[in-house]
Amino acid sequence: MATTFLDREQKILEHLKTHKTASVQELAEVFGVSNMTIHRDLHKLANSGHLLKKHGGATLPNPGGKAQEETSLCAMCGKTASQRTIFIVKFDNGEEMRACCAHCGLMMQSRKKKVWQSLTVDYLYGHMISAGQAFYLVGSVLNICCVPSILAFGSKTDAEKFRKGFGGQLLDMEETIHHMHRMMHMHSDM
Amino acid sequence: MATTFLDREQKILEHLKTHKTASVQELAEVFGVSNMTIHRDLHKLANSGHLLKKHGGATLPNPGGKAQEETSLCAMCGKTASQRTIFIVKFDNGEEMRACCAHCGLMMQSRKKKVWQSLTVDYLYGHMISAGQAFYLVGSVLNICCVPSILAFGSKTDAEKFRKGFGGQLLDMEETIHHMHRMMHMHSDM
DNA sequence: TAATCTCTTGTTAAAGATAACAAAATATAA
DNA sequence: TTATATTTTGTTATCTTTAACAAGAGATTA
Repeated sequence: MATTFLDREQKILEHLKTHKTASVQELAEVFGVSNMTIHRDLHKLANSGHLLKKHGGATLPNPGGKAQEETSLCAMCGKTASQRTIFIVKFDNGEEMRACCAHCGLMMQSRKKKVWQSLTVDYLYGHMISAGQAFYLVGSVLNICCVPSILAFGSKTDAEKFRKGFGGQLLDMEETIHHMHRMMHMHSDM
Repeated sequence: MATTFLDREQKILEHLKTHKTASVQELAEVFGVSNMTIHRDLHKLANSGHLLKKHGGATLPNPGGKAQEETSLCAMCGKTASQRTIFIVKFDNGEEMRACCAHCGLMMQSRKKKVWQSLTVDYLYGHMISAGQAFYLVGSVLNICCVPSILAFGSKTDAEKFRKGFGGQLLDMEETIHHMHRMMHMHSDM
């Protein structure tokens, strides 16, 4: 019963698309699980913005255009995650966490085990890039978010050019994580 | 007892501004009313968007301020102006025009006479900077919007660092406008 | 003035939500 | 394989929310 959760999660959303609303009781009966399990599902789905939890059940978000809160908070340090540097980690079980920048994002990722995919933003172009294939400029003099500064680039060539001016080391993801762990052992703060 | 309600409503919001969060129980004790009355108050206030109802209490909505993405179109070339490179020109008569980047923005500005102020975005930090005091990197290899590429920086030092990697000429606003006019006379396209 | 109406508030009972703990299922390591 | 973690689910007790009804305070009207 390893993947029941993802299935049920998907099916709850599908159920909502057709029924527009669903009660906890109803969903529990449909899926043959306890109310508590449905509660937990809805809590996760509501947290990731896929639905709105109401008393007794859930609905789809933004039917009429309520002010969508697009700003997310860093799960590591708590400050608002800028769209310029956001780092998104998606886990095997469908959960998702967001960090303010690669600094917090890579820390977050290195603690958890079952990462499915992680994304971040190319600092030059603003595109989303796969975090595993990105190049990280660590310790440059451009401190835009957390310190030590870690900037992400999709192209190694561009990153090299950036480095010429702002210094720092150009590392891939694994090296960056190792580098951060070394730093943590030298000092004892985050 | 006609206006008791409005008073309490106001005071609940004030209470939230200082305390950031408040439980139903707590508010009921503070105002000397039943929990049910507080529930009804919060329901109204939540409905009108003044606060967010949580299980057991309430919080203020959008503490950080919603990052509303106001998409505007470039008055010069017509494409959508990214928040990363937007160039805003404000005229004496209170009118305002927006351009996709410094390339279009400076062109726009040099045609019009009665410019009061113009703003653009520091490419590195995303801050708004006064366009007249900014430094422009013209003709670098980083083509992010229009060509020739013109990137804006608030700090000359940072701009120099950027130039080390990506090339181009570093000019102030007037020089940049002159440079563009020379280019226009050599070729005949925009 | 009394009679009535409307609005706010309180009480109660039932349903829902949450936290804490225990059990079952699964994954990981030895 | 067995043994040990980790994850998922269920159970229980407690707190919260809601709806329905009743009581009280002003306001309105005859």
